[in-house]
Amino acid sequence: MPELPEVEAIRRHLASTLTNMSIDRASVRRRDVIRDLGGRRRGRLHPADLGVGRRVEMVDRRGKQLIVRLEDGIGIVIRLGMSGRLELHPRGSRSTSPHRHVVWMLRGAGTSPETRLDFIDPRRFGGVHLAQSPSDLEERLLAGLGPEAHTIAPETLYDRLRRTSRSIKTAMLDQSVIAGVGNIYADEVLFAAGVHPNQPANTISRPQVKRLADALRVILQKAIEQGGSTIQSHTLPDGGVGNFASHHKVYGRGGLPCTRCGDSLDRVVLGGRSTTFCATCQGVHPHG
DNA sequence: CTTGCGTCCTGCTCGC
DNA sequence: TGCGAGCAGGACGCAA
Repeated sequence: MPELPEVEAIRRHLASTLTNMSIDRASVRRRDVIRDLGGRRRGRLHPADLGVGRRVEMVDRRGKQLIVRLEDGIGIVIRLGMSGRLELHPRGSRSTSPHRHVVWMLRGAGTSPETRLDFIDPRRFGGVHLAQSPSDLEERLLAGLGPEAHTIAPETLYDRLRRTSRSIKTAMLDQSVIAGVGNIYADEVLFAAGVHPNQPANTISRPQVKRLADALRVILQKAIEQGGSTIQSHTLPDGGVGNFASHHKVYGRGGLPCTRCGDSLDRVVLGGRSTTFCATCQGVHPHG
């Protein structure tokens, strides 16, 4: 569910709290959210797999994935899927969610109180992946991801879009092309760049690519600063909500007037995903 | 190899 | 008020 800005906002919260804390213990309430690095649901589980006994060195993000880096090159990768979220609570506080699948207890140096990290995911499209070594992490999980969407250079984006004849929207949602864009920001970026979502990626012109790369940088960065877009279940680990949804120009606005020209926004299904755009401002395949 | 479609899940909203 | 249909921020597996 969350896209790059939401995951980045979550990462910042987790990093400020969890860095240098040690994992005292962990428990798994639903085994099927634990995945191997290929994404398959995992059978057996050893406590060390969840980082028990190790210190958190940093919390990273790659695309939509969170990476809790522990001592000895071990990493826990968390994908939130459509409905996943992470919550931080003081030890002992009650949780009301029936979908709390993984729980970690962490403690800082000395006698500091324990903090609890909950992984909650009603639909269970998300999951917790376990990497036993840096090579596991890089070669099998993070490989195959394209460049970060908010910092990609126009020339790099151009080269990558040349490789596929799929629609530009489908290509932007493909994490191996660029990493971090989901359905909200794909529509927002295409609108800002004035590009029709159905235009084949390999026909996107250099001026269009420049506008797309600019829009990716500006929109994603702004959304990060606003704490992401809260549509339904996106919340930050402290319970706060993101404020970027009020800036959406097209997502969720099908049938409403375009903020730029006033014409009614179109809503279609493209690649199985709801797609909203302005046929006037994002005219058909303008190639430039 | 690439591409498009079905599937995995629960919860919420809307119309009857 | 209840009930079913439709929809949801993602990404994998599979068949053509």
